[in-house]
Amino acid sequence: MVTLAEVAQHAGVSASTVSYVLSGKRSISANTRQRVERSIRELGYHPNAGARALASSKSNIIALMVPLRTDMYVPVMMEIAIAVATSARAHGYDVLLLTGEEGPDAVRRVAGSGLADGMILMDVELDDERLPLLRETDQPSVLIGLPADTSGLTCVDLDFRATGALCVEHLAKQGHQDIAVIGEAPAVYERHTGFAERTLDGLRSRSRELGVRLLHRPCEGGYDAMAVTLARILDERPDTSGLIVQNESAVEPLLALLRQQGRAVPEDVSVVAICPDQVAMQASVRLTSVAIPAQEMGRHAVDHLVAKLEGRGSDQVVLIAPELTARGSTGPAPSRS
Amino acid sequence: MVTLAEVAQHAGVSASTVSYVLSGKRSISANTRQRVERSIRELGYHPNAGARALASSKSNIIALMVPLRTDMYVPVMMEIAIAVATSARAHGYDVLLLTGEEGPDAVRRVAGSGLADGMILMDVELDDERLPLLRETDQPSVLIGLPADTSGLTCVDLDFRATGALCVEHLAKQGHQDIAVIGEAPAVYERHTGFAERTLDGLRSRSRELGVRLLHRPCEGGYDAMAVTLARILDERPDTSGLIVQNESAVEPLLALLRQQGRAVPEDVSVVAICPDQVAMQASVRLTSVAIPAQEMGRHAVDHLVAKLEGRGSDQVVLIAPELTARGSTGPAPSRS
DNA sequence: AAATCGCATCGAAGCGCTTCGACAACCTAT
DNA sequence: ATAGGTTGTCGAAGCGCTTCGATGCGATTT
Repeated sequence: MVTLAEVAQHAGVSASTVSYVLSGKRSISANTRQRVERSIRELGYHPNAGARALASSKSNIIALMVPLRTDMYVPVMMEIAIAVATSARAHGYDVLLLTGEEGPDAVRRVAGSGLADGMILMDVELDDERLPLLRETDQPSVLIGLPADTSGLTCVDLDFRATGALCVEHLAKQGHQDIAVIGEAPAVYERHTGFAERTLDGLRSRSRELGVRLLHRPCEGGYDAMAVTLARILDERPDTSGLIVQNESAVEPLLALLRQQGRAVPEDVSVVAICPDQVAMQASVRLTSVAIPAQEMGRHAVDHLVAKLEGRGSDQVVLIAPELTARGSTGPAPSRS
Repeated sequence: MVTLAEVAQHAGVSASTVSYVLSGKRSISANTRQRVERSIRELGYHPNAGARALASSKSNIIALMVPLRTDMYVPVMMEIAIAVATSARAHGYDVLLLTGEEGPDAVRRVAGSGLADGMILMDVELDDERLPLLRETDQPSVLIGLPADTSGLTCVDLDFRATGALCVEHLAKQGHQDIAVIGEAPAVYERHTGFAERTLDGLRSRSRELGVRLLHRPCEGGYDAMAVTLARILDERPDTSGLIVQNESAVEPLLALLRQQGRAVPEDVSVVAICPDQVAMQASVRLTSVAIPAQEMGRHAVDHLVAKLEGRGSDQVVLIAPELTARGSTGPAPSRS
């Protein structure tokens, strides 16, 4: 393994000079710089990460904590994770993958050992047990998701409240008066996951404002659960003409059921989904949808974390504005018979 | 930040003693050990990762290289990644997440900088460009997936050849004579991804042995592509009574189409899927399937890598035996009219 | 011509840990 | 009682890098 000292010797300069060439923290004559760079190339030198971390007390690593349970929103998580890894590299950072398994201990371990310079937490719950630790260790961090108390924290998330409002608006504008929301699994609401509640909030308040009737029903994924849920909705509100789905694994079952019951989309029923674009486009009907901007969230999280690490940037809540893409699944409400 | 020296002072011993308590590499009297452990707890000491890495030239980090493109098999990748992270922790290792983006350079960088002690590569192609580097840097590594030349490499994968054979057997045993395979997107075959070809190989040779007719058609995911593919299959082989699907995003569209065309599963058509159990169980019909044992693959990969890192373990190819779980989607072939 | 400045470079002191050799203190066996 | 072995602990030497202060040296100012 090639060391700094060997590069220095090869280039006929001192070790510190090589270091300064690498970091650019002091000016180096063009001549010397080139000689050093040439030696680095010829010897195939790579700075030793451990030594660097020790001497500079910076690891150039960002920890990413993903939820352990893989039952929810998996492709989105993956997309965020990859976006984080990619943007981190662009800033010269590597990403350490932590699972939720260790829980709060992971925060302590990473902060205490200097393994990472900062961390990004995904799937933050309203009252997350990792937050107190985060605050007291003053470990630079960014949350993806919104806890109840955001004071002293930097958070990135889709503006789910606006997302809910946007969905209702879109349907109301087309004359739909009875709208049903097919939501996440009941467990998601019981866990008080922020995004689900905020979406609901946006849905409700906007429909109140627009004078539209709104029915919300949680739904487990899968065909059977969807069948039950849909039946109940149509039983309770037979005039329902607009459906809003916020549950990836309910989308395809829903479409299959509607097809089976002879309800045409969008002629009889309009459907708006809150899901990744890929799901909306690959469904059996091109779905009008509000995308979950996974990439953007990952990128924002990294940008803000890096800003903090460099001393710029401050605590703030970044809500990404939702965008609704109209595809084939929504149209004017059918005239009441 | 608490250091070893501070712990030593607090416990009234030398730094090296504390180090030996931590590593267990020399015997320490019970008395001393307890005093040191108490000091560690009281001061909240965490060893500094960088210093440790520098002194021991081991980082206790495993690099995991996931494919950049997220278009394929995403939940499986995620599950593997999480299994890797979890089992790595159980062995005292952390996981560094690398995306395929950097390509072979990532191998060089990680190996050269001592950032990680070893690496796990996912989504290995038959003739992967990272392999030559891996061989020449003698970086301990484990591949998930099988390249064309496995010499000098340790690989973990599902035995896709046996998987293909198993699917055919299951259908043939129930009297199906005409079987169609709905495969991955054409691009997957063009890229010569090993698993797709090996599955096909197993499917073909076993159906030859059993005297069963087999038709293979690649298929993009989604409803429309599936519709076209299915139509072609039934046009070419109207007697097809068994379908084998190896494409997650074709599963639900296929079921929807069959339902729509009035073909009952399994009375008219039997369907076997090669997919994660979750997909098979959440589909609109409980699917007979061969699972992709993501967790097991991740765990195996880590176990073998750790064995290598500890000097045990050698180069070998580990093929995980497939298991077919019969659910509701397969039954006896309908009698020919 | 002397004093001042900025630039390019060097040497040395650590960063916090592991690990090796040394050395007391204590046990056995002779 | 003495040589030899254990066992438990310590001191010191690095691991490869960053960074601070010092230094030499031309260029600029007075």
